[in-house]
Amino acid sequence: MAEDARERLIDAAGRAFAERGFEGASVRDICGDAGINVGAISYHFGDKRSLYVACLERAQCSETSQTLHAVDPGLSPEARLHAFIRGMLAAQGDPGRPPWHNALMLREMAHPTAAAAEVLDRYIRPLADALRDILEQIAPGVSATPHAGWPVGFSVVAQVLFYTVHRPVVRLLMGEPEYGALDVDGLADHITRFSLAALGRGPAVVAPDAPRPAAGARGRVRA
Amino acid sequence: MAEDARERLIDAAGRAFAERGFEGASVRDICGDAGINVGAISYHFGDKRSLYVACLERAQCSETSQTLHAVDPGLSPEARLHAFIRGMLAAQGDPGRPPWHNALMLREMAHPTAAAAEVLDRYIRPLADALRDILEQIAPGVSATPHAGWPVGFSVVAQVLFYTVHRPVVRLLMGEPEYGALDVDGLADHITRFSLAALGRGPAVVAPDAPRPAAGARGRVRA
DNA sequence: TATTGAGTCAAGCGCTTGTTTGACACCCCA
DNA sequence: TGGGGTGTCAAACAAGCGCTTGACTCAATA
Repeated sequence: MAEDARERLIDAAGRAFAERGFEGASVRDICGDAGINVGAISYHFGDKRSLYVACLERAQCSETSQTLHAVDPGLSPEARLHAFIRGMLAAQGDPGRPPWHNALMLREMAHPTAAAAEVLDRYIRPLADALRDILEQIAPGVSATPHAGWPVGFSVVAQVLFYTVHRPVVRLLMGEPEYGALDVDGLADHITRFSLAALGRGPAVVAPDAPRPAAGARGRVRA
Repeated sequence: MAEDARERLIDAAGRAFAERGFEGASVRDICGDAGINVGAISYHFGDKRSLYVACLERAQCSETSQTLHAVDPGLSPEARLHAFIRGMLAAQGDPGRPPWHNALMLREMAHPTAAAAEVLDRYIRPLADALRDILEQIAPGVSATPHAGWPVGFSVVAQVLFYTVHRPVVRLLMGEPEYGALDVDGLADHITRFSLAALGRGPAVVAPDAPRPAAGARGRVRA
């Protein structure tokens, strides 16, 4: 029952922190949700912030491996990109893992606390390195594009993170029936196709049609 | 002095809400920052939440027009896409407007309160319509792609929003000297180029090189 | 059997929260 | 000159906050 209480505390706190933030979640709510007395937080973790750090560690522990293990080194670079994207998209919807893991990491990254730097090195950096590696294999020379190729990688992960961070907007914009038709596989396909086409290593997301009258600014877009 | 106090209250509250969220910002902090007694919130707005809504209205009022006015209808579709992207990117850095406007809207969209639906209709929807219009002109048929073409538009705005939502991660990942070299124009160029290439209406972000040995999964990426 | 330590609990600590109150200063108009 | 409305203020309110306390149960140990 001892370890069990600790686990239930982390789980309830993780859900609360991910949903309402550190300030918004009260220890009474958390303990009430876990069915445990408030004194347990002091006993097991010391204080509320230490409980928060414990949640963060729990989340990042299961998170990075989740995505990276989806990327089979034996696949082609294009297939590994697809697996990477699909892995990140699926991470939050995985029924085998609490959905707050992803949400808590995202919240920490968007509004960093003192624990952010360590989270980044242990959780984000390996993912970034893996993606940069994949992209360089798909399109050699991407690291030589401006800013060491970072913006290219950001353009890929941005598309993935958009659906987790701005999910409420997506739902409201698309409307319920259309939103409900979204699925992880379809989104992963779209993002992979969009990114490969941008890299010049795949077909465009829209079939080319009859050329329009030249507008003057093709390729050099600045107005 | 009356209107002045109200204005200072909205400005101080907007900054606080954008930075620390609704729960994280206390009325004492806000009033202290504004140099005004705490009773003023009750007097001018009724309660804290009404003050929050007032901040939201102030933000969205100046926000949508900011981006949309950057899009000159006389430009070519490609140039309008570039202007749209640059406008969104520049919105937060505009020295003529408080930087909390953008941050507050983003926070509301990522973690919606009761006011979210109205904000979306008045602020987000017009932007989404404008972008869909531009994309359809650049690549006719984009609305006919899966899910009414929404994912294509999302892939574009996702790249823009990434730099505002995950700015701390960008800084930590890239490192200080490289991060400091980022600028609005360079990012706008990159995102526009990336998106146009994905649409099949511009050159790839990486120059094509000698074809590699076929890996088997070109164009059909699912592993 | 007596003792120890882990774990849980209700109760309450001091403090901060959002909000209300009543007095005070000011300005406009009769 | 004398109200009445407007705006500001310090002070206090009840409620909720994070955290501590001391008594309690219970299994393991000697």
